[in-house]
Amino acid sequence: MDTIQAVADISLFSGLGPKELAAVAAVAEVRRYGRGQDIFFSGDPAEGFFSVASGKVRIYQTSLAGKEHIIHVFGPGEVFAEVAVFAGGVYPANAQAMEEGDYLFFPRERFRKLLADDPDLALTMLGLLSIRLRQLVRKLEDLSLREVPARLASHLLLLGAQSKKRVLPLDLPKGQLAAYLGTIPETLSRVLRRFVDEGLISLSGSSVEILDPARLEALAGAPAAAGAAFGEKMPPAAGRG
Amino acid sequence: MDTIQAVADISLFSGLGPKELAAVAAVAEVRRYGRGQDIFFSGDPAEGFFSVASGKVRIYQTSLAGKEHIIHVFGPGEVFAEVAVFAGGVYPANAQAMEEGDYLFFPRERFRKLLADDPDLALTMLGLLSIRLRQLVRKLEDLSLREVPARLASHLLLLGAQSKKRVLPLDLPKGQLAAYLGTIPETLSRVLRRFVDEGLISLSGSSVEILDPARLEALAGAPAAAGAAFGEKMPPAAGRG
DNA sequence: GCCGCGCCTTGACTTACGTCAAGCGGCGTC
DNA sequence: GACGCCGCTTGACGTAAGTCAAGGCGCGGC
Repeated sequence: MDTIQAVADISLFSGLGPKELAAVAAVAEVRRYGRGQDIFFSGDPAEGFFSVASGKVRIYQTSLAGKEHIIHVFGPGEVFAEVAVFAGGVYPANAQAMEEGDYLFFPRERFRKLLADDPDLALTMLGLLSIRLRQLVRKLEDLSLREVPARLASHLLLLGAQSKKRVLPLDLPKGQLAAYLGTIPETLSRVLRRFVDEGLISLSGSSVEILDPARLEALAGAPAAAGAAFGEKMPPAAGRG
Repeated sequence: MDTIQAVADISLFSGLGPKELAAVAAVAEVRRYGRGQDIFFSGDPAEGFFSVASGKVRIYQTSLAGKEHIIHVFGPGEVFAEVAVFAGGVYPANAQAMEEGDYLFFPRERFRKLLADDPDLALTMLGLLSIRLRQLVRKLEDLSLREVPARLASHLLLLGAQSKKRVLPLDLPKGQLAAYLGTIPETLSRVLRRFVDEGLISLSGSSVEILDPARLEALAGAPAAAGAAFGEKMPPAAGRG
């Protein structure tokens, strides 16, 4: 596990020179988490943020009744919980490793010192937080104003837009996808079934094929969702210049 | 309308010296909006951000069917749409003046230049965006995992916590409050009625009195919501040091 | 002081979606 | 290759909350 390389692979830090990368790597701690292992819980003191070197992590909330809602899924090269650096307090959600892998932890105070010395980095972080805000606003709109079929349609179209292939592997197991879309497995299953019956998609295991993009878009009722569950990257230009 | 004074009254800029304040004021444009007047629409190019000098603004989204969801309400001293500065693109929601008043507009490019010269200001903005993110995460949790009575209970408790008085004037007309809680006036009305019938609150016009905080808290099912519809301020320390 | 208009309330009804409970099926284990 | 497990599907049902449609009430205008 080469920490410097791991830090260099983080898109947030893609604008940094070798010296700055080394400084960032110097404050990072490598942590290994197994599949299903908890990284932090809602209510834990927010002592720093993380990045994914390898593996996959989900950020989620639970109701008292035990229902889960996945806010975000992050993969290699992405950072999460970066709000901890600036807001302190406690984490407002849980983080759990979905796959075994290496994760980096950046303690907030030490990272803050780096920021103070690198105004460019601060601007890049502003860009990152801005993107996150946009995504959340979008998710809010989805949850409060659109129904499950519309959300699912958007999500499928987004998967389609991200891939060249006709057959799209779902980025998450269906149960998790349900939680990401703000619903439950039973409902997702039924809606997917309906889409198949109506000839919008075909479904085989955990892969979908979009058969009728036009009708799917009509159903989505919106230009197509921003921010996949997994894999969206920082545009290198954001927050710079 | 003294622009410098208006800028000095913005809590985001409370850490600035006279010289910096003057520089910020120099890029600001004063705009007057009447009650109900639109400031921008979702989809408009995000060319800058705003502050409220006097008046009140709501940030909201609409469904195709015309249903509205209020994300935020801002009053004097607060800024909104600041994401525009760092993310560009288009506004993801609508802004509308709820009261006649003076609003300042800060064009993104000009403001960015100021930021480049003032690393402290960049850190303060990081703090502000972080607070916004926390609020949105909270709202997401509310919408996806909690029911209307729980959300309302949280909101009432929050109002109570913010005021010394026993009788709390609602911060928004009931119809708007419904949209803020992610529901509709009919449902809000019924739930309020139920609270009154069960002796949790008493209601007179647009003022509530909390009669049974303990049961209300149990109903809220959570430690009590962060971020009122209106009036939360930047902690001066956030993002500094 | 009366009228008219918005805002709010109330009631009857509909519906999307969650709950509960079986059963199926693919997959890894031994 | 059979077993057991977990994730998914399916059906029957319950319910929170939205829709539709009348009123009522407070408030400002004249």
